Amino acid sequence: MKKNPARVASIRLGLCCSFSEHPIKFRNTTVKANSNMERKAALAKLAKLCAENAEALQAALQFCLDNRIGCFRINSQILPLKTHVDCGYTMADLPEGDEIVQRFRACGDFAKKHHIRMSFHPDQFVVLNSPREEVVDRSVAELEYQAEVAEWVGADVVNIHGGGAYGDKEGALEAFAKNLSRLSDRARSRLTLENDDTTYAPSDLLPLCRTEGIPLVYDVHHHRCKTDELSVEKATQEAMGTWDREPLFHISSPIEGWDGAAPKRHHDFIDIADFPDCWRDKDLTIEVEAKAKELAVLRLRKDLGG
DNA sequence: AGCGGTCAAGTTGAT
DNA sequence: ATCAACTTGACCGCT
Repeated sequence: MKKNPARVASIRLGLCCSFSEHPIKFRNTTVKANSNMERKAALAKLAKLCAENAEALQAALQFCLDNRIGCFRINSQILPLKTHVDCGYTMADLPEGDEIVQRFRACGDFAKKHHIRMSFHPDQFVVLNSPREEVVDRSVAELEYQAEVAEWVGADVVNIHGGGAYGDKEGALEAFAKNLSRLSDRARSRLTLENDDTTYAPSDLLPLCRTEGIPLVYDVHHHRCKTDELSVEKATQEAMGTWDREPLFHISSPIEGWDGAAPKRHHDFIDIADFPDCWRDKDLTIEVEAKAKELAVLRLRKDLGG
């Protein structure tokens, strides 16, 4: 079998959202600035930002290809303010919106050709189990937006956390399961769940993942912050069992070491000692959550022997 | 043209 | 009761 050049052994490393030194930048704007403009001018500006972000994504994928990085996480503001209640828009609202979509589809073609995986990670405001209806509404809208772009570019993962506990974890997870029915197939089929560092450990999520057929994105750093009865090895095995495709996990290292003041916070680089030995011989995508971004990915690959 | 304060959204836990 | 943490750095409005 021909070996995929974007891999070291069986591990595919992933870069998250942005660059430390390499001069690729994604654009964004603010509600305040957008609200101060006439709607037409606001949409023209947003279209420009979206188009530039499509170009930046193409450049990011080229960087990944050139540097044998097998996965890229797309930031949530790739289409700035897309779901905002006042500033939001559809692609049809944007001047030359169709061409912007075509640029993203071209990114997808490139990624497919070169076997580069892509993912999304909607941020903390997406809470599918909130008792507040309007929060769930906005969360669904955000998931649908990111899933739409995911479809254009061929990304197979839109990853979120369990959400709040609200003093009743089991009830909160039931609410999560119930609200899954509000998602389109496009969003539902890409949805994954990740253990977090305060509320939901892997063992909290695994039953839901199995029942609902949601892959578990196992974050070993979060697991070390929010432990359960599972070992890293066991959690790895159980998480792998929830995937019907190549599993995707997260790695990071604590900013000042595990005995430091803030072990939850991320270091610039990955300490190879934090990389589980049991991951080394498996077919996995590992997203590298480290502040030094592409430098951290490249150093980790070197440290792994690539 | 350069500077500094500001930035959509939710929840938790530290102070 | 407030605030940092969640990728922080880019952006904008003011001078």
